[in-house]
Amino acid sequence: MSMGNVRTPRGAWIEAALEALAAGGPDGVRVEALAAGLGVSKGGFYWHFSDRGALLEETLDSWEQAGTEDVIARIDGRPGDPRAKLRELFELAPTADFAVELAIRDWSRRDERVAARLRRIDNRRMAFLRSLFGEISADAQEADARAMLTYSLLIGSWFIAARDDGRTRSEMLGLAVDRLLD
Amino acid sequence: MSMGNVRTPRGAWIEAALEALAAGGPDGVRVEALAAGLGVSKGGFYWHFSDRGALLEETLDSWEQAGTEDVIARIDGRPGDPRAKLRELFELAPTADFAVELAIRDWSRRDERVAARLRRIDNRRMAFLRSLFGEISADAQEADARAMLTYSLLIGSWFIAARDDGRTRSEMLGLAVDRLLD
Amino acid sequence: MSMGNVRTPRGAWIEAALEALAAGGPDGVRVEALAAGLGVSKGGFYWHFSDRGALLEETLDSWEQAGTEDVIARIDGRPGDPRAKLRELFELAPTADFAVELAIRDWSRRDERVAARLRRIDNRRMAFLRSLFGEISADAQEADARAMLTYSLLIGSWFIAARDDGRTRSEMLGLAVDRLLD
Amino acid sequence: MSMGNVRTPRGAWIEAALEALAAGGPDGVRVEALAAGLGVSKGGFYWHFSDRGALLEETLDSWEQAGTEDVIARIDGRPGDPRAKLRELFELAPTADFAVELAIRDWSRRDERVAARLRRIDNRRMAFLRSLFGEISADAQEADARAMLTYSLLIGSWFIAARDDGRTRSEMLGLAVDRLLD
DNA sequence: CATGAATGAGCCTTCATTCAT
DNA sequence: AATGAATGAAGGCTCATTCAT
Repeated sequence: MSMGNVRTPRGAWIEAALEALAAGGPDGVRVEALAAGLGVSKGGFYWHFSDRGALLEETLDSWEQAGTEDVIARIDGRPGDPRAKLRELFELAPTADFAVELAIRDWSRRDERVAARLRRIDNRRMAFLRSLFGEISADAQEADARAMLTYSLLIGSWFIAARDDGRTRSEMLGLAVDRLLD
Repeated sequence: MSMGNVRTPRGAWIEAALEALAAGGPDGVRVEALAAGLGVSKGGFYWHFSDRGALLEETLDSWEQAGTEDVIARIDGRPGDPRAKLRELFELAPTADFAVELAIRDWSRRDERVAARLRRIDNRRMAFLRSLFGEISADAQEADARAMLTYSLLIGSWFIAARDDGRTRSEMLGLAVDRLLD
Repeated sequence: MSMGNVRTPRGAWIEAALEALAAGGPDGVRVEALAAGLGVSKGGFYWHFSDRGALLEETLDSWEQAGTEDVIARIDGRPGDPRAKLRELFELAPTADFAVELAIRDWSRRDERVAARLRRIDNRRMAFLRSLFGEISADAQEADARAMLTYSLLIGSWFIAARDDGRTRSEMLGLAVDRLLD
Repeated sequence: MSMGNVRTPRGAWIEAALEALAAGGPDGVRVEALAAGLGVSKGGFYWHFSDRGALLEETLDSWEQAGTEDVIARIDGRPGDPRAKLRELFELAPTADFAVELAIRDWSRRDERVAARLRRIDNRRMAFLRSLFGEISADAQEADARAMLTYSLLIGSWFIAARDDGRTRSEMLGLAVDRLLD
């Protein structure tokens, strides 16, 4: 008996859309190109989705679902004290998912509906970070601040291109962690 | 004495392109739309620029020129100790320029030539930050690390959308500065 | 049994292109105009051809295929001695194909790729003429010369506009044949 | 004192138009390109000509004037019997003028006004040829026929591309002359 | 005389979308 | 469930033409 994990055609379109989104932003998600990539005619797209907007919407749904829990699930699942968990956070390798996130973050500046999704995700991730820092610091305001710094740093470090001095991003971040966790 | 600016000058196209870039990314820079915005016919565009690519290129040139020195000039010009200057850095209000920067930063993930420009800019800004921290900290490696943290934070904070908890971005950053400048 | 031709087929575009080529040269082959002529929207063109250049290329292919054998097939198929065949050659009525040929011949002066095609065709036709004259004249050099004269005359006579003296082109050519076939 | 043979600006435009016509046909005569070639702004064109059509018209005038007498003047001026003159005719080297003629000949298929000019020229040239052959042959009809053959051959030989058999065009034509002049 | 600038029509090409099969 | 074919709205670019200076 076949299990249900065969990629549904619908799912295949969404996966392809995520890749296209990472590579070219929302404008890069072109029905024609995705169809070519899937070896399918573009007309067939409309059997699965009412229009391009619907695909984008579902792609965001899919990403939000997966992306909301990623930081949390990857870190919180395993045992360890809050400091160890935070350290792990900064050692997470860049994943394909991250390119999607950057694309969506840029997109959100132009599209309020996307911005709203991002706020939801940011809030959940921040809540997680706050809870970790809350275990370290008794002062709530202090925990809040550290959480935001940590998050900004995580996001921002991906946008910085100046790495030609030989020092790697993770080395830099290592020092940041020391500072943040005093 | 020259009047200048009699007709729609080159510069007006570039300004419009910068706005369009901020609002819609490189794909948002459409000759037709810019012309409409300037109250000019699109055909006239080609008097000033050989093609759309040339406009984009010059727009980047213009931004690079202005953007390279902006952080530095705004801060370094006035008197003050390095700590004061760094504090000011974090208090800079969000400007239209910043939206351009975010758009270009996203664009750079897809276009190596843009990425190269951004590296140039990042390197110059980082050098400035390093010099400020060098005045504070004797340890060069320590100064390097702080510079990168500061820069990541500056960039990253703009990408974080989670501000619906009532606490403002600048309050958060204030705490970061305290920490960075201890 | 296949019906074919349900929608506007590839071949229809090529036929239309041949007509446009005959009437207006390569510059006269405009996607928009062809579409209008076919009662079709111009966008549909790009389903069949990657671009205008591809249509032109295929149009030339199609013409080369048909045109290479036309003189030969029309003449050589039927029985008769070489003199009779050569006489027929000069009596061929002006066809639409001829207008295409003239247009392509002019085009070839500007486009080396077209010139190369024309050389292929000219060579094949010349070989046919040489073989006919070879049956008449034992001297190979003499046969060569007559073949070239004949071909130049066939082509050249189409370019001469001076026929307002009442004498028709074919009457003139009749005398030429007598001379060439002595 | 300066003589009047300084090229007038008007004349310069016409010369440039002739070159463009030879190289690209009537569509190749673009005001913009000519202006660039002359190192002049295209706006200035309209001081000399009411529009592009006027330039084309004057260019044809200029060519007709010069071209009408070319064959005749080059040949008839020098002494010699008709046979010698006819032989010379076939030895005329290809000139730049010839490219113009071919372009105009092609153009005439699309434009009746151009065709009318060409007929005028063809008739005058034919009259000259007829007069030469009239000196050779007493039979007027025979002279007519030979004149037309000669002219067709002269024109046609320029359109034939098949010269890769090592035998040159002029060698071929030499044989033709022998035949025509028996 | 001529230039700098602009207009507008025309053409090519892309792409989301539709639809009959 | 999908394809082949077509539509139509953009959008980029070229070029003849115009016009103020």
